[in-house]
Amino acid sequence: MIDPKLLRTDPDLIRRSQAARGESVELVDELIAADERRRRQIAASEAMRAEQKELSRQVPKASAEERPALLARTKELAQQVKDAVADAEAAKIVFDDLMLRLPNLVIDGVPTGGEDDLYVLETIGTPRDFAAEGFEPKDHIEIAEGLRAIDMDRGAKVSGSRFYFLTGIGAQLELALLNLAMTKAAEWGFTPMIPPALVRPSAMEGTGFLGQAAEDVYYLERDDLYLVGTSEVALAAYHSEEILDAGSLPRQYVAFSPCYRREAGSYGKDTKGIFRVHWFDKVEMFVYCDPADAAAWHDKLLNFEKEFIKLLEIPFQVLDVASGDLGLSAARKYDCYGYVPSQGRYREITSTSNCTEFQARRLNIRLRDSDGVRSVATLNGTLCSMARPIIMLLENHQQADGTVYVPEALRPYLGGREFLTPPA
RNA sequence: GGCGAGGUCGCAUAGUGGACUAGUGCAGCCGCCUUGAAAGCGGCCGAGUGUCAAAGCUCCGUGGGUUCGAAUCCCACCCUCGCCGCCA
Repeated sequence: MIDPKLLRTDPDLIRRSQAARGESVELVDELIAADERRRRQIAASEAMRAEQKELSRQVPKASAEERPALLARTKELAQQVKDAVADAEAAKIVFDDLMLRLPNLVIDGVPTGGEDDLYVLETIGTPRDFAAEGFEPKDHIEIAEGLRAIDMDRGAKVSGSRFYFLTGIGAQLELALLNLAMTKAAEWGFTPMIPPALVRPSAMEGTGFLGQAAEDVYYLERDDLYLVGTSEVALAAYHSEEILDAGSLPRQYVAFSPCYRREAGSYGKDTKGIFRVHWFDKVEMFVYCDPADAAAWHDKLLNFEKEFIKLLEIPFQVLDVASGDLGLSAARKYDCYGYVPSQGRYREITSTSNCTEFQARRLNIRLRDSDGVRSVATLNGTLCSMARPIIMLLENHQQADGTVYVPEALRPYLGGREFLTPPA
C-alpha cells in the first residue's frame, strides 16, 4: 500500500506512476472520492457521538421525571451515530479494496514500457563458442539424462506435468548450491531461516500476491492456507504487526524454502525441462531497513546476486525492469538473466525488488526512532532458485563427452569433484 | 480430533454494566540529589486518526449482537497454554 496521505498531498505523483505502469489513472479519483466520503461521515459521527456520550453520563443522575426524555434523545442519537458509522465503514471498504489494487509508486529512473522494454545495465562473462569447440550444445534434459540427474517422466507420472525428480548427482547438485548459497549469505551478514511454506491469507495479501498474481497461487480451501510461491511471503510477514527498534535495522534474512506456482496462463510456454515448473526450492534474501537506505540496499542485493552467479561461472546480463512489468509491490526491480546455450539467449535466473514501504504498510511493520514511529522498507532478492541455476550449470559447463565441469566454488560441496559424470 | 484454561497500553497485573482521562507495579527516558553509581524524589512513558501545534475521536485477541451506555453480558471465529488420542 502506498502512503494514503499522498492522495491528499500529491495525487498527481500517483497518477504519473499509474500511467508509467500502464495502469488505471481513474483509480486515483475513485480513491479520493471514497476517502472524502469516509472522512465526512466520521466527522459527523464524532460530533453526534460526543453529544450522545455526554447525555448518557447524565442518565444515572437524572431524576425520574427527566429520565424518559433523556433516554429517548440518547436512543435517537445512538441510531444516527450508527448510520453515519455504517456509511463511513462502507466507504472504507470501497477505499481499502481500491487501495489494495493500487500498485507501488515507480521510482524515478525506472525505464518506462512493458515486458520488452527492459534495459540491459551490463553483460558479464561471454557465452562459449560451441561451434569453435566442435560440438553442438545439448539442452539440460539431454545432459541430465546422461548423468541420471533429472527424471521428468516419473515426475509427470507421480505429480503431473511441470514436476520432476532430482536424482543422484542432480539432487547432490541442489544440496551443493544450497550450501554454497547459505554459506555466502551468512558471510554477508544474513541470518539463515527456514520458514513455513504454508501461510495465512493475510501474509499473502500483505505481500501483494492476492491481486493480479492470485491466479498463480495454490490455495488449500479446507484449511484456508496458501502455498507460497516464494519465501518472501513468510519473511515479510515474519515481523508483521511489529514495531522494530531503529537500532536493530537493517535486518537481513536468508531463507530456504520450497516454492509453488500454478503457472496459470503459461500453457505451452517453456514446457521442456525444468525451466518453468510448479515446484522448486529457492534461497531468498530479504531485508528490512530504513526507507532512506532502501535504494542502497537494493544495489547491495543486486551485487550479492551478481557475485553468486559469477561463482557459478555462468555468463549473464543485468536488467533494469521496465515500469510496466514490475508487479504490484516493486518500485524498482533488477533481474539477472543467465545464458542458456540450447536457447541461444539469456533467461531469468534472479530477481531483486525494492518494495519501499509498500509491503510494510500492508503488514503493519514499523520502526521507532527518536522522531517516532513510521514504516520500514522491505526488499527481496533471489540468491539461488535451484532449477534454473541447475539448467545453466549443466548447459554452460557441458563437455563434448557428456560430462559437466564443476565451478571451483561448488567443489567443496560436491566432494571435491571437478566434473559431474554418469553413475557407473 | 476430544476436553479444559486463558488472551487488558513493552512485561506483569487490577478492573464483571455508568464517577472527565483503563488503575497499579516493573522496565525504559528526562531531571533533581550525588565525586560517580545505586537508592530516593519529581516528571515523561502504547498505537491509530487528526493538527502548524493542539484539542478531539478510535482501539482491552478479531468480528457481530444486546443496551441510552460494554474491557465487563451474549454469539461466532482466531490464537496461546495444558491434558488425552493419533502421528513423522
